[in-house]
Amino acid sequence: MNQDAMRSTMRVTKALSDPQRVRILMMLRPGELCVCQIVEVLALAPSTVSKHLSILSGAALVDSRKEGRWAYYRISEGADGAFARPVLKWVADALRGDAAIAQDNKTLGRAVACDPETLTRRQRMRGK
Amino acid sequence: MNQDAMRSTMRVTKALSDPQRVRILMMLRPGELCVCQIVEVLALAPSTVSKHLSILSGAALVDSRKEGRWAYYRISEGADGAFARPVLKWVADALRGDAAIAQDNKTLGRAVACDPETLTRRQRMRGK
DNA sequence: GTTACATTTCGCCATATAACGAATTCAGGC
DNA sequence: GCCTGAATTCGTTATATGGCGAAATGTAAC
Repeated sequence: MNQDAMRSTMRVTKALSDPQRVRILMMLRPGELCVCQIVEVLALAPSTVSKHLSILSGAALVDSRKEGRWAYYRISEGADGAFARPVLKWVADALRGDAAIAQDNKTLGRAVACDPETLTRRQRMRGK
Repeated sequence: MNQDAMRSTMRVTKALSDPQRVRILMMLRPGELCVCQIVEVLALAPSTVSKHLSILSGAALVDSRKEGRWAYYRISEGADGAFARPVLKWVADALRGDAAIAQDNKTLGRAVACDPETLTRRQRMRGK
């Protein structure tokens, strides 16, 4: 008998039960993103975005790597992501053509047009 | 642009983000159940179970019919249930072999062995 | 109509969760 | 070593959610 099937399943469904986290996952579908780019699109405090990412990570929905001061997140690949992949695909299908997601993609397009260096500089300018 | 794709998607993921509601869905897979039978397995107050069922219903995950004093719930079929069916299948697969779900099935077996009439009588006895 | 009773709705309480800002961590440039 | 700065962790606050019991609803039996 599998003792923690329920636990790992609920970690995934709880992770998917927040719209901001779903927006993050949809943003990551084309490829990895720097935290500052996600912050730019969601327009939330970095600490809040970081928390969301740690929840997604705890559900094995995303994976991350550090490069200097920057942290990059991506959809979990291979065996790690295998468990949740079907439900992630379902979410993506369900949100195809969604207006809010389309808007996020546009905002994201502008955010990735420059490197993290200049993006974070602009964010600092605005904040102060 | 689909205006409420996000809304209906989130209704489903939020509905699936509670373990009691997931247990209910797993119980309903073989066929419809009376509310009192679900109450018996979950061991929660009827009002609580009713609330969970209304959330599942709002997400179009379940459908219901009334027969006399009794209400029967079942997994949504046909077009109603089509939207969420893939994710429901994912949950069922993920929980295959789960110990808690297996226990629920055993309890459910005893609960459906008698008709709702005698089951609710027993519940009244215990409660008072 | 009146009673009995399965279910639902309502009001309330305890806990969980999402948000923020402040403090901390850690890598790179001086 | 000492800043600078991206990200995370921590502490706090507001709201959302799950639970219960009491009251309301609606149906069957009398």
